Amino acid sequence: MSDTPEKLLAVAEVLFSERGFYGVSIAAIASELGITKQALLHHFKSKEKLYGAVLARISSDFENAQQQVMVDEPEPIPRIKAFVAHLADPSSGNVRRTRLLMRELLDNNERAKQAEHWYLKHFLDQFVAMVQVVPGREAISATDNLGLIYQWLGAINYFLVSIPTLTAIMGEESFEEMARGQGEYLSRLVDATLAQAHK
Amino acid sequence: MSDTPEKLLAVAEVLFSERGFYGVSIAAIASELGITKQALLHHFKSKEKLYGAVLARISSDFENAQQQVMVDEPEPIPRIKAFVAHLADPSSGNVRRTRLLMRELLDNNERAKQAEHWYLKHFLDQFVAMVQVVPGREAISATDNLGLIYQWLGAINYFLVSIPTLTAIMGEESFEEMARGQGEYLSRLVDATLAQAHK
DNA sequence: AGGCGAGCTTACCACTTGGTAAGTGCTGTG
DNA sequence: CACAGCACTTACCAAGTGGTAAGCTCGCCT
Repeated sequence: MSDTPEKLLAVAEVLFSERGFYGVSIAAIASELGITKQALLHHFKSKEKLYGAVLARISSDFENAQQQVMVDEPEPIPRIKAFVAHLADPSSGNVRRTRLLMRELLDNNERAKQAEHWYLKHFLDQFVAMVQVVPGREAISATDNLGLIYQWLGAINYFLVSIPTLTAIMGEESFEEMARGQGEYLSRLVDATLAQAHK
Repeated sequence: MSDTPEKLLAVAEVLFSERGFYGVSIAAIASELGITKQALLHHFKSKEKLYGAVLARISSDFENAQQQVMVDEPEPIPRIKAFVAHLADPSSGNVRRTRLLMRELLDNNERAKQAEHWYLKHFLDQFVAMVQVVPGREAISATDNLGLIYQWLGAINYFLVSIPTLTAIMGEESFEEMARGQGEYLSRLVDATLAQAHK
């Protein structure tokens, strides 16, 4: 036996993403892993802590991707577009994590009410900084830039979590057509919203 | 006692919206209403049916609002803007329902897998029709127009469900500033994305 | 050799879950 | 008056929940 902690977190991530925190029991996760519930509780002392570890892994991956794009793309606008494209990539892993984070967004004012410093704050701050170096936007307030970013994140994330539903109601082929257009649309969305500020 | 079914559904809507389907027990709903769990089960034969009734109420309200705007605003673009503004209205009721629907979006490929005809299909079809009568968009495929609508819905809904989190991390005043900008942003977003098609 | 902690297991716990069964009182209506 | 049906109650259930306690086995270090 003796799975690596990585393996445990990966499986937990899948299940939490599909059914949510309350929808998954630690027994279900353990069974999926082929271990007993108590073996799992041995590694992560409680369900909350396990869930927290999953969140931490995701947020650190996000920040790594962010640092990567800072290095790879020195130009502000292409950098933003590359990062947006990365976030919008409908690979299964990305979809899964987006689902999980959106669930967290819905639950957290309930469960983590006492709000330990928020795990995605740094991600957002970095994102705002990326926008603020665009020529013509230096003078715009962080708040306004955050508003812009929320439009992008909304468009991206909402689409990603809607994929199963859209496939179901539109059919496979029709959905593929729509998905192909989405990348192009997003690029134009970034252009259009950034351009507004110049005026 | 003898609460009206309306009252029961209203309370259930609040709780389902805050904690999700799996996060709320029928006992919790009943207790909130001051009745026993079995009294609640007497009216709605199961938890699933109660939840279904809540969804049905919401979707019918949505369609009513849609019909209303069709009558009130004969011009295509102002009509779309009015409807978008209606959807984005951050009144508590609207926020609550958006939360619930977003939870449903995340859960439904799990729970309602056999997919009885989807309860928001009609809403989306109507919305596509609203866009398709815009001058210059008649020739655009329904699929492409749906892609556009998803960008709007994403921007709107993601912002609405993020309100508690944003308030927590930014503080009340800063958030208010951001929220004020959001209406204007959305109007511009509609303009910008619609305009792209003209080219 | 002895001890120690990591990684597990079995047993058990109190509590909550959605749901059934059976009955009680009230309010019509024939 | 009888009786049907509605709204509701008490009593109960099997299954599942997160979590504790205690023990067992193994490799490692002194």
